[in-house]
Amino acid sequence: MGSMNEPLRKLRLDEFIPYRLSYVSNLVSDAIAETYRSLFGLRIPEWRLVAVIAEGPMTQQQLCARTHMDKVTVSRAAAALVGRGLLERRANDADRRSHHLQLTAAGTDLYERIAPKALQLEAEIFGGFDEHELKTMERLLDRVEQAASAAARRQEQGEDK
Amino acid sequence: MGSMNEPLRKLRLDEFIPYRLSYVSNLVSDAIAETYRSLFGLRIPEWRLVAVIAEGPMTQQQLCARTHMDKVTVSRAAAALVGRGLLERRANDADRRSHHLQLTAAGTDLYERIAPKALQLEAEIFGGFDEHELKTMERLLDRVEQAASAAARRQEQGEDK
DNA sequence: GCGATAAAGTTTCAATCGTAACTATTTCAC
DNA sequence: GTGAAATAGTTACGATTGAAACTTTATCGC
Repeated sequence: MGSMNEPLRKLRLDEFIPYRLSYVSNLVSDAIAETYRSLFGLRIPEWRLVAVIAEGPMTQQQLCARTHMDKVTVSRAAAALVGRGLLERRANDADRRSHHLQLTAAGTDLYERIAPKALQLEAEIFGGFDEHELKTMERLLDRVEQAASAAARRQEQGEDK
Repeated sequence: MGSMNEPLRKLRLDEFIPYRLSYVSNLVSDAIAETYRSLFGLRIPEWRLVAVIAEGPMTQQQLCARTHMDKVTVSRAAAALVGRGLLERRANDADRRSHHLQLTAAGTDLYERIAPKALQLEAEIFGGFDEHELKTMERLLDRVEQAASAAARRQEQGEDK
């Protein structure tokens, strides 16, 4: 491919998919964050932790892997939840640097009120889609994830050292 | 619809679309931000301004509308670009509170180097998709935007005052 | 075992972002 | 015209976030 006929497509911000994706994603995040905040007093990282720990006790490390959040973010969210009595730390005999985090009774209770609300919110925002469209969306997100991770990895390597 | 058979679907974070959307969108944004930063020394808001102003001179107000960015963000990005000599302010005779912003020669030059790179990056990340999938993606984003904006508006109203 | 290196989590710090307060100008009611 | 309310843009401030440094415990080579 020569450099002759490249600029076939013009660049318009509102047709640039990365921009569209970022903008729409932020709209959704803001709407959801506001709901969690006002109804349950939770921030997004906190709610994510609750959602994942509801599946079973886990160390922060495992939470990092499951939520794709930074360990600092996880640390802060966990501290906040423990402080509010929603989460408790149990000694991890296999490794005393870490603890198993699990929901308290209050935490489980909260989770059971949050989960349906979360699914309802999702339905409100994505509800107009039929099964096929949703599947396409999920597949596309998976593939974009692959491609973007690859791009990021390429950058890390090519960059400095 | 009664409250009987609601929890048909279980909540799993990695199947929760708002989470997936946020995560993937951030991956893409980070990859792109890093490229703009390392190649052109621009942050995302700055590059967005350049992209839009390339279409013609404009006030910050109009930029806010076109980019969906906060006026503070636009103000800062514009100041940075003016400081780097990529943008210049021309008096707006119709309203002396604002200025018309336009690219300098250096700014136009930069734009012409950035635009193809941006499209190339987009192609790298979304390139595996066929025409039909891309169209579906765009349509879905449009509809999600509508739904999320509506949800946000609902919250603003229902909230306090 | 013992010292070096790595890993789990926390704390510190700097960057980024948006709300609120502020300045300057404009618009509108009268 | 004149004062009140609105608007364009900037500045100040608080919240959130991740990178880097740090502490504690584990692991690995010998």
